[in-house]
Amino acid sequence: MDKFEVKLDQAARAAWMSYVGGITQDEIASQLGVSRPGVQRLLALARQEGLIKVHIDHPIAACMTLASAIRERFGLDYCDVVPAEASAPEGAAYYLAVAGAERVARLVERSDPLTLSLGTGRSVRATVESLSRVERPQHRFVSLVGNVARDGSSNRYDGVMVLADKTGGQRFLLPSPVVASSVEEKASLQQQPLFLAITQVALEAEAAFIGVGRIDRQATLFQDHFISEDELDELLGRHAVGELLGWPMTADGEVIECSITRRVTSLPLEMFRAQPIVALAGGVAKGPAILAALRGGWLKGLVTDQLAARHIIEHA
Amino acid sequence: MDKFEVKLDQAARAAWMSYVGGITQDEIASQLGVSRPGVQRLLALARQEGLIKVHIDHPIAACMTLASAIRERFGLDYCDVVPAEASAPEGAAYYLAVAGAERVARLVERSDPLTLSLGTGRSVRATVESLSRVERPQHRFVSLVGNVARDGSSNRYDGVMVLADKTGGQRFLLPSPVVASSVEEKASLQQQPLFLAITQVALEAEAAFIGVGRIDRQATLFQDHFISEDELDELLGRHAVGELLGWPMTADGEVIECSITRRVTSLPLEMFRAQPIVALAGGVAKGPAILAALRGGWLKGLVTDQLAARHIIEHA
DNA sequence: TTTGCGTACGATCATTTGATCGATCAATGA
DNA sequence: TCATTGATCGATCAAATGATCGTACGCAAA
Repeated sequence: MDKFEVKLDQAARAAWMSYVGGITQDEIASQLGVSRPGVQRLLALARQEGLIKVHIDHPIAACMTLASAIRERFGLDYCDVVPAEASAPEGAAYYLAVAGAERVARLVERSDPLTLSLGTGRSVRATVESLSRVERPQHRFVSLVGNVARDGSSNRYDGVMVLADKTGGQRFLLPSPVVASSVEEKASLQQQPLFLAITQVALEAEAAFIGVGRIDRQATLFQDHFISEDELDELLGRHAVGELLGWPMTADGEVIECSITRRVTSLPLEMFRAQPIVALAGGVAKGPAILAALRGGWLKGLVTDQLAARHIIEHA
Repeated sequence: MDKFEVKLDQAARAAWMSYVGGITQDEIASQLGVSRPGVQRLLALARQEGLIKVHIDHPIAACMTLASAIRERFGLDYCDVVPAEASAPEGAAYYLAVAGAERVARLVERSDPLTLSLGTGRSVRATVESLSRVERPQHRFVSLVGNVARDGSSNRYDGVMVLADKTGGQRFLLPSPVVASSVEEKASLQQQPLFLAITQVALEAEAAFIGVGRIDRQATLFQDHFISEDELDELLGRHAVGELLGWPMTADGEVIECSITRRVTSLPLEMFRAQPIVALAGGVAKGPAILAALRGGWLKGLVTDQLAARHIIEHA
C-alpha cells in the first residue's frame, strides 16, 4: 500500500466522519490523531478525488441538474427548469408560469424605472397572469410582436396589457399583424411614427421575455392564419424548426431568408443581441425550437420544463 | 401545493446549489431572492427532512458504517473496522494489526508513565509487532495471561516481551499456564509473591489489549493442550462460544462456572470492569466470540475486520 | 556529509456557516 | 376589535471551515 493510498484512506475516513457522522473537524482531528488543519486538508483531498457523492432526494434535484447543464452548455445567465412529473396536479405549464413570474417579478418589483419588452405566446401570457399586483407607474412595457390578429382582433396571447394593468405602468403596443400580407404593407407599417417610437422604446429595454414558437401544423403562425399552408410547407422545406417573435429559424438557429420573413413586422432579432432575451417555453414538442434558439445564441435566459430540458441536453 | 411543499421545494433547491453546485450561502441567497440566514434555514430544513444523501465512494466507508453501528449498539469508546476485501493483498490480519498498533501507539508514545496490560493471541502479537520503536523506559507492561505453555515453553503469542523490547519499558509476566492442571496447582500459584505483585500492577493498568478466543477444535486452549478433548466437549455442552483471557463464556457473555474455569489462572474478568478492555480480533469465525464479549459488556473498545463486524451487526 | 528542493504541517487570518435574540407579522380566539 | 400566541425574519455574535504563509522535515543528488 503506497503513501497515496494511505493518505486517501485517511481522507475517506475523515470524509465519512464529517459528512456521514456529522462531527466537526476538531473532533475528527482528535479521533484521527492529526491537527484540525490536517483534517481540513484531508477533506479537501476527498472532495478533489471525488470520494464524496451527494444526492438530493427530491424531484427538484433532477431539474436543477438539467438547468445547470443547459446554463453551462449555452453560456446563459440563468436557466430555470420546472418539474414535469405526473405528480404535479396543475401541470408543468402552471409551474412554468410561476417560475417565469418569479423572474419577471425580480425586475418589476424594484423601484427604479424599468423598460421591459414582451413577446407573445401562451407561456408569456400565463407568466404575466401569475404575477402579483404591484404599483409601479414608472415602468414601461413594450410589445415586440404586433398585437393584431389577421382578422383585426387583438392578439389573444398578448401580455403587455395584463402586465401594464397589474402595475399601472405605461404600455406600448405594435398595432400590426406579426406577418404583413405583403412586403409593401410591412414597409408602410414600419414608416409610421408610432411604429418608430415603439421601436425606440424597445431598444431601451433592459430585458425581453418571449415565447418560442414551433413550425408545424400546430404552430401559432399557422393556426392564427398569419401564414398559409403553402407557406408552412415552404418553411418546412427550408428546414425551419422554430420561430422567435415570428422569425423562423433552422436547427442551427439561423434566421431563414424567404418571402415570408421579408413580411415579418417584428423588430429584427439582430437588434436585440445586446439585450438579455429570456425564453419562456416548455414541453417536449418545443424542444427542437428552444434548442435552435439556444444554438443561434439568441437567448440569455431560459425558463422551461423538464421534458424540454431533457430534449435539449440529449440533442445538444 | 401547500406551504410546506413550497418550502421544501425551496429547501431542495438551496441544498442542490450548496452541495452539488458548491456555491456559498450568500450566492444562493441572491439567486433565490432570500437573505443569507434564510438560506441557512433552508439548508437546515433540507438536512432535517433527510433530503441530502451522502455516499463516500471508498471501501473504508462501509467499514466506518459498521464501526459506528457497533460502537453505538454496545456503548463502546471506539470501534475500528478494517477492510477485509480480496483487493487487500496483505490480508485483513495485517490491517487489523496496523489498526491495533495505531491504538496502542497513542498510549505508548506519550511521555507520562503508563501501565498497560496485554492478553495473548495472534492478533495481540501481530499488533505489537506492527508498532514502531519508541524509547519509553518509564512505561510498564503486564501480561494478563500466563506466558507458559503446557510443556513449559514460553507462550508463542505473548506480546509483552516484544512491546517491552520496543520501548525499553518494564515487563511483568505471569509465570504460569493459562489453565492449571488442578485447582490445587492454581491455588498454589496464586499465593506466590510474584503472582500477587503482578496482579497489583495489572490492577493499575490504564487499559488492556486482549485477544478473543474461540471454543471449537481450532481453539488455542485446545490446540495448545490447555484443555483436553473431553473438556472441550464439556465447554461446548455448556454452550460456550468464546473466551477472554481463558475465561469461557456463553453467547450472552456470561462466564461459565465449571471444573475448567476453576483452574483458569488468569485474573478474573470482574477485576477489570473499571478498566477499558480493548479486543483485537477479526475473521468471521471469531464473530460469535466477539459478540459474546460485547454482550457481556466486557469491552470498551474493539479493533476488528469487516467480516467479523458484519456478523456482529447481523446477529446483534 | 551537506545542500537544495519539494512537501507537509501548524499558526494565523479571512470567510462562511450555525445559532440566538428581538422585532414583526399573521392567525386565532375572546 | 383587541389581545395572545406562534411563526418568520434580519441583525448579530459565535463557531467552524477555508486558505495563506512561514517553518521544518524528508528525500535525493552532489
